[in-house]
Amino acid sequence: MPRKALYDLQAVLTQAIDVLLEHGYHGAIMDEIIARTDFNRRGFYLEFGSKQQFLYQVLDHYLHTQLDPIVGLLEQNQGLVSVHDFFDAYVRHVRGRGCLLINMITEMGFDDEAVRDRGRHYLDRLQIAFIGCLEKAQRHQQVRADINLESTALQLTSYVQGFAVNAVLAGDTDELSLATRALLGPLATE
Amino acid sequence: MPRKALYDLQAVLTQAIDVLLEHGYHGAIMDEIIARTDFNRRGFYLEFGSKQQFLYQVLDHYLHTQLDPIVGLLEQNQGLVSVHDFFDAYVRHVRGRGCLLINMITEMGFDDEAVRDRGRHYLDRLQIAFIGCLEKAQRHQQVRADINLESTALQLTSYVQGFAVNAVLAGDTDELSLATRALLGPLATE
DNA sequence: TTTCACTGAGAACATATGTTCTCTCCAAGC
DNA sequence: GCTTGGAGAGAACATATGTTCTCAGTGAAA
Repeated sequence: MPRKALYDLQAVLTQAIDVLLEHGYHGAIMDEIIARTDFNRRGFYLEFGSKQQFLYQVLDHYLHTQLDPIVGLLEQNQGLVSVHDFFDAYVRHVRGRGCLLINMITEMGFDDEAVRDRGRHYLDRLQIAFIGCLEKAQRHQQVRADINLESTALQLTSYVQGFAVNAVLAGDTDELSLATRALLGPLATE
Repeated sequence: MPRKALYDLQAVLTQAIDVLLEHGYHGAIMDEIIARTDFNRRGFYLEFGSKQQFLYQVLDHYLHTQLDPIVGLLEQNQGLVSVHDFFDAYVRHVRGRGCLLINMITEMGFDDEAVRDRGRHYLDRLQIAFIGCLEKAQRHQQVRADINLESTALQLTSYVQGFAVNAVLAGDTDELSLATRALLGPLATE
């Protein structure tokens, strides 16, 4: 029997996230991807077939292991508390590195439908989760009754993307945490 | 005497914006840049020296001709009216194509200090302009007295970046206009 | 211990791509 | 009209980069 592969696919995908975050898709060259993952060229093409397919798998791995748990906080659907929890976790996550999904959307959204689809799906999910939390918060008089739920949710969704961009430029994210409070404050009941 | 150059530098830079918006920096190859601008290879390297220097000039041209006029609306400093004017113009601007500066920041912000600097400068300018408008609005009782100006301004700044990302995914931007109203509504005095 | 299917490392390859060079042609001055 | 310095188009070049191939080495099974 042959020896079995030494690399751990999950670990490789996780390591690749950093390379793609730093240099983008086209800027991340195979040599660096190979060098910075517990991987080798042969295994790479046996496993993924191409750099593009590799991207999709990294992206899905990223969504599943890193974004899902954070969005999951929002889907706890505990009203304003969930919204706060979500933003806290998200700010911590994008701190100093941004969001891989957002980066891929802005870099290749025009050319790559698969990336665009994942982006739309993610934004839809955020939007729906925000609406759920805001509904519950409104029922419990945590937020003003006169706000439009859908618009406010879309606003929060935009805000999340803005964080991802700012995080690339801002070393620390303390000010982003402050901004979160400013965002949610005016929504609250007096 | 030789004949003089036929190309119009300003026009070339403007045409290049679209190419870079569509494919990003690394994704935009010289062949397409040459083909889609009133330009030729020789003139290109005589004028810019390299693709990277070219990017900086396109970026500055973009900032000067497209973003400046929009941020200028905010710097009119007419309180909430200016904020509304700004968002209207910005939403129209990013509609279906996004923002070149934001795209460059997310694609190469980690590697390119010059891009990062331009991004920071732009965000600072937005932040200051928002603060100015909010101050004035507060003095005129257009917005609640209990909001923190800096945090709210930072929140609006983040929101702007979020627009740029959403615009890549969302074909139409009507819903973004709606969200803006929802954003500014809760800030207003009762 | 021997076998051998498969791994890992990197050489090799083909193509893509940023950059430079060549050559023809034009238009302003004589 | 002739000259000529620079423009325009694209061939040519060198390198970068995604992909494939080769081959020695390894570890489980017999």
